[in-house]
Amino acid sequence: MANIIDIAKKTGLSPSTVSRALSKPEKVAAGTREKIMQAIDELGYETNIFARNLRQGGSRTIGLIVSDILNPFHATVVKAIQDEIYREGFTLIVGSSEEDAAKESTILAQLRSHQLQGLIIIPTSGTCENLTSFSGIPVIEIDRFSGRQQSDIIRLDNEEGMKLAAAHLHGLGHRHICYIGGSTSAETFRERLEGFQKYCPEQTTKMLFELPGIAALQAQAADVTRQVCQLPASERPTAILAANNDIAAGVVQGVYQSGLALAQDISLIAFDDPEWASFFPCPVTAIRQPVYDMGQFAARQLFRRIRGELLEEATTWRFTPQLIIRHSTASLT
Amino acid sequence: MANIIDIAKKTGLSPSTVSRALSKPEKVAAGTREKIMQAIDELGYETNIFARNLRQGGSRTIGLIVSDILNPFHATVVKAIQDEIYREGFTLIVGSSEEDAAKESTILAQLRSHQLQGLIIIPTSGTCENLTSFSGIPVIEIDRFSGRQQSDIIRLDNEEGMKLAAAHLHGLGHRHICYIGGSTSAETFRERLEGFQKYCPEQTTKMLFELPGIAALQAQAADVTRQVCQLPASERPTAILAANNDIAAGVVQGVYQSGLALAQDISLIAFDDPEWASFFPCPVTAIRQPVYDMGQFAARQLFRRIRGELLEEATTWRFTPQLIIRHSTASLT
DNA sequence: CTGAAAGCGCTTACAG
DNA sequence: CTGAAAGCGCTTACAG
Repeated sequence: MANIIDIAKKTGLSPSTVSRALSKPEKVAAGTREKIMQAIDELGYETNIFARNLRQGGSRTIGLIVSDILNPFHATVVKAIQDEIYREGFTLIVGSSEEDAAKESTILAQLRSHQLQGLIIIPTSGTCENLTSFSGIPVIEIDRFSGRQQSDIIRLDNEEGMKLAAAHLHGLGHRHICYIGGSTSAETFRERLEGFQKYCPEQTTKMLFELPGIAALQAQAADVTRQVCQLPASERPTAILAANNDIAAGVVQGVYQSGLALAQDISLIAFDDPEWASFFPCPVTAIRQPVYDMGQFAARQLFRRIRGELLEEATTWRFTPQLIIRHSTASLT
Repeated sequence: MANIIDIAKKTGLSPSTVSRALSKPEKVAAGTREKIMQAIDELGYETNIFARNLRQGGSRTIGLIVSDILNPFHATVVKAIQDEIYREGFTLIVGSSEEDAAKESTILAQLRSHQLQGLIIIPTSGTCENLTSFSGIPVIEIDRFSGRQQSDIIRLDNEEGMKLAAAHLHGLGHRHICYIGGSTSAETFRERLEGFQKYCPEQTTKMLFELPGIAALQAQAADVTRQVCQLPASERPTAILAANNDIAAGVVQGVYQSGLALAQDISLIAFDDPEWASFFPCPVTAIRQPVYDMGQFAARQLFRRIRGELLEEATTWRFTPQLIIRHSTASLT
């Protein structure tokens, strides 16, 4: 590929001038600029980013690590951040840790050699030490947090979500509610469970399931749901609160396998708003996270940090969820 | 961050030796090597990849452009390719074109400055000219093709998929089948429609819908399905063949909105096997693509090309789909 | 087995 | 407005 010296030769100018024509066009005579641009077109020149980055000492590169790219939440975050980063002319390098701290660590090591100017991560459990070597650059953590002190953290207001859900169910007359969540070793599930405990009105009978782990929850949720559905109607909860989209999928599966019908026999609210919730035969009432906004905010916040516009200490930013009422929550009155 | 000269100073060795200890350890005395490794640990040194790439003239970087990262097909491709590429110690830069040729072109321009050694792309329509400047490096196209001559192409055997679907429906006694697909300006939809035409047995009454466009198909499919469902039972097709996952979602929605039941009133086969197909109240019979395998093969094929192991001309590779029989296809006999 | 030197392609003070 | 020169951090023949 043509380089800046080829362009210089072709135009009879110096490499300095060619470089300037590209980076500070106003400092170059109009005629000169045109001649250069034409040569660039003809020879198909494109700046060698390695040389530029080496010389300038800045990589204009951001790292992004999600823990499961197949999860729509994560894919949406990738998309949002990508949109912002291309706008800024930065390069984004994406990795997926598959909820595996060792894999995360490997990816992080590779990223380090790219002289990242910033990092955005949905950390997997116990990631803090993986991040210690990133002390020099701003780090933003989404949805979960590693325990690293200097990170900005962007999360849902999980308690608020549970407040919305509990109030909705209570308003419909539900007084016997089943909560199914993942392991509270994950902060997100801990907060959701706490929110449920806190906002579920006192006169309500609660049934709680904490599934082990944070992955492969769907099958487990289906099992648990089948148990719940087998209870005689008088002892059975009238509503289920599924603490994330995988669990919601399992609940739906379990309910139908038990021969019951959503809404009619048992109500359901899903935390997260998976795609299928809207076109399900019985569309599912959901607590929706503003995922795209969260990703976008993460990227913008990161750029503010990189530019040094923000001198405050790292903080946690909470985003507000929204209750989407559909047909899976029936009134008992 | 520490560089190779810092390590050299600290150990009293030359930069050459430090570099060699890293890249060709066997050429350096064991003791020297240890001393160097220790210094690297202490100072937290990490190779500057820009300097290395600049010097070596190769970027060890692959570009990947999908057209919609939120589509599970695309997300799976990203994951598969990522897995392969990390294994090879390469860097992957991912972009999403959002089915927009202009955006694709912008991303491609950015990628060019990274001196890519290879490119994998799910091209959006009419992309060929966007790719002309990538004449020097191997390009692999997945699922669709741009028209570029020198690309390897990896696709599903769509006709075979339709053959499986048609045979399954025919075997169950269906003789009145509705096909709903996207615009045949997209090769994939063209092939699926052709496959349907070709393998649908002669005694069958066919009803064909070609929706405009290749995006936002769900709502359109729901509309069309409602029309179909409103037909009197005697004139109504007994089965619907949905040509991709978005269309399948719309069909499901349309069927339920019409008050009909899947299987019982009307059968459904979905091309692609979306996550929800398996836990739907009436789990959906599907034609599944080996998506992960296709992505993995793309990456491996690309590496073969990069290494020059493959001298044959670029070809099209067809992957075989699989029929997953669930409950949405009922027997009429 | 180790070191001195050149060079990858670019940018950037500095001089004119 | 333009050019000559130095240097970013690394690797790699070449010499010893």
